[in-house]
Amino acid sequence: MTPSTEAPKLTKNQTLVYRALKSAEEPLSAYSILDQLRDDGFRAPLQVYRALDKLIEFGLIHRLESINSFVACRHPDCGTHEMVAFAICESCNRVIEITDDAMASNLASLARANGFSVSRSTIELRGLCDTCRVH
Amino acid sequence: MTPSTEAPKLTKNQTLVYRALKSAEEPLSAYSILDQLRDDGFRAPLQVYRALDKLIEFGLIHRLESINSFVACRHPDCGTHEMVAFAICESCNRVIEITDDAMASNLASLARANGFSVSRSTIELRGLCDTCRVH
DNA sequence: CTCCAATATGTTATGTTATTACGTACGTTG
DNA sequence: CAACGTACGTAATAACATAACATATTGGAG
Repeated sequence: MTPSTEAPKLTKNQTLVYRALKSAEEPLSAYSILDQLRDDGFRAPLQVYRALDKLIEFGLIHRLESINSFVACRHPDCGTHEMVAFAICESCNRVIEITDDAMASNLASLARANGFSVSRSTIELRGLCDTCRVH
Repeated sequence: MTPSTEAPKLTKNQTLVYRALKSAEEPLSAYSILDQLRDDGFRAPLQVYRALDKLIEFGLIHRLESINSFVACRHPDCGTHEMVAFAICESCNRVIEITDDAMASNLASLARANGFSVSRSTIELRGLCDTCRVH
């Protein structure tokens, strides 16, 4: 669960999936990754999902639950933060990663005050990035 | 998008779906609602999804994106808040709705500072409710 | 180096969630 | 009643995800 601090050596499939995500401008679904990797020998969804699981475990990518898609982490130290929020632009689909430790502890406190102990949080914001808002 | 302030009159299907959600202790998936309503004449997913869409529009239920499920709103005035966070217990699956306007504006400001204008937010916390934590 | 165990991979099938497309019924309003 | 909007019924299919099982590869322990 906790991302490893070591730089793990990626396997072939993991490398291919990671590369696809890193070079994408937008989050990709598992099946669109699969389509991209047909020429590299990928045939079945499981090949993608297994690689995705490992990459998440390594902290190299994130899953965006609200859109069933995945992004490469652009925020190399995010493993050191408790909370990551994702701002997903509804126009260009680009994702901004936001971390703020104070916000994280506020949210955890708020939950505590409501009788809940947080172990993991999903925060996904929809709206417009400044670039798209101007246009 | 914005929940209506009027109390809308629900249709037959909407009533059945809403009743199922209100009487459930846990969030329900669309397909488990479908199964529950077979005896009431439901035959196809679309009957459920259409009712769910309307109920969400009316502000009577919420969708939990991280678990592809739906809950009746237990927090009647949540339409007046900008942000609702859901705390989902990983043991009993019950959901606590949390609203906090200060937190909402902090989160919006944080996003603004990161070049993003929020229109809608998904905040779903996983962990344990106090009841389950004690046991 | 060899054997073992752990991990990674390949493949088929299936399960789960959600939407498209098309047609019918029904209530409201002019 | 005619025209319109909304709801409903049904079949098909798309999109997302996992189970189950077999084979291959890798990396120590002895």
